[in-house]
Amino acid sequence: MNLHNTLTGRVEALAPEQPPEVRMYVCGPTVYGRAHIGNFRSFVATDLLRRALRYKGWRVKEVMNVTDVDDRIIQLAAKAGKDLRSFTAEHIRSFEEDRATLRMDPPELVPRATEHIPDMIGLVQRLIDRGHTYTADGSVYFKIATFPEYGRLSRLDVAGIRSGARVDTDKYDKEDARDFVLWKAKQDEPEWAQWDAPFGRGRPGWHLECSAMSMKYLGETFDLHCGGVDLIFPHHENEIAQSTCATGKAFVRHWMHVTHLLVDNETMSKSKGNFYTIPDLLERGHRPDAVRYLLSAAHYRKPLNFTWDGLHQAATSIDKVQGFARRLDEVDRDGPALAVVEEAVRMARDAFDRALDEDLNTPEALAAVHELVNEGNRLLAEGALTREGAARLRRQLESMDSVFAVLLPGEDRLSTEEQALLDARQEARRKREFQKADEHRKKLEEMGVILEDTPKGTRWRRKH
RNA sequence: GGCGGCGUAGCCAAGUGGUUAAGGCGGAGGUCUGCAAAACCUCUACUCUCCGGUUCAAGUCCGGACGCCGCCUCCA
Repeated sequence: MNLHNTLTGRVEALAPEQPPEVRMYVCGPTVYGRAHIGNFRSFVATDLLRRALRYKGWRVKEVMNVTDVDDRIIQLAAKAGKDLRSFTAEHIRSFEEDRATLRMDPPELVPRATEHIPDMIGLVQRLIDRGHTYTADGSVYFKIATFPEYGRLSRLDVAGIRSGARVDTDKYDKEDARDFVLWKAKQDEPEWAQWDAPFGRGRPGWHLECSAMSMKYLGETFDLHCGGVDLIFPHHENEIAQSTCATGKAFVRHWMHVTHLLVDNETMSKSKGNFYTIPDLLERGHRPDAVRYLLSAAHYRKPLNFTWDGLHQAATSIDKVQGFARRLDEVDRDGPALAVVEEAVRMARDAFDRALDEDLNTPEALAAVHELVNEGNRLLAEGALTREGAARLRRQLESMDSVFAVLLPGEDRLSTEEQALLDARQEARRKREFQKADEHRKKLEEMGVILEDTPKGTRWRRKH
């Protein structure tokens, strides 16, 4: 599989060091509040990637960290009168809930920063021993001057950082504006946000956890590191610096970064009122699979603009695919599968595979899904499908769905009331009392149930 | 100011040197249907923000303009 590598700026083969295993690390959530759909664009993109890798036959070992200690968390927890653990617990739970709602596979490991303080201390110690640090006001800083490669990932002119638009804070006494803190000396913060270390009581700097936990679980050099574009600088740049300097080895072979989501063509922010969480969308009656589809329907390195219209379009697109899957199950003709079925499957699968192989081109892969659906619908309309042929198409769709996770209809049932209405309508139709039948159908529609009459009976689906 | 990205039909969105510019949504007409819905068929960008250039050939490469977005110390 070819994937864009931020390190080189090119699309290149993702070549795991120990095939067939791909060891990937994803910068996970900072658990101080509910994640928003912008966050989930990144997470869905990395989920699509891990699913695509598995589809290709790789074994994936994914580590996604949970940042459960940082300035905002400490502040908000203290304000809420809670300690770190109980404050973050609820946000971790809501993140897991949203992750499941969006049908993301859980990573193999989800380590928390606060459970890896000793690992982080160890890492700082190694950096101290190797002479990459200095201490000021009790805090330990990474000295960027000791790492000539600094700035390679972000292609930032290191000198430019000094004269940049907002290098404000010298809260701490840094020798160089680019230096970053590894270990923050204790301030007037709650006891539960402090740990003892050989170099003094305090807490880890933000970048440290990702280096410590990724190397602990994936090895000092691993295959793939993913996150939102905003993390390129300084977060990932700093991770590279501290990891490389601590081990003397290359840190990560391949870096993948997901472009930010826009909402109504603007950056999301609470003040603009375009800041949405998954529960926000569900409350407005939107389906989770439509949200996932929308987030999958643009290439991960292109800007994606989230709009209500886009969400509706996504829902309609999904209905077409899911409706096809449902109708496949109704085929009951005997006989062998047609050669055209095999041909349609082969064409769609080839296009699908090519698309995923080329930098995770999910929009093009979805186009291949729709080609399969179109051809299948054509055969369905001609009555040309046998049970065997339908099963073949269904299997292909299932295979594609192992990546997208929205192509097949979910289990659903009518309520007793809905079922009663449906039965009453059927009875009315049998008696050719069409006006009455139409009333029942209208009522059901108002309840969100759409009916489709076919020669073989009436089927129903939920409106979104 | 520095660095990076984007600009393709009414909307969403692929395509990055060479057959008729994918796919989805929407729209128009038709088939089917008690009526619908779904599905199917036909149509819906002589053209890729604009202006130059390179080339036998450019949406695709180069230069410039305009517009939008992101990053430049803790935001996915």
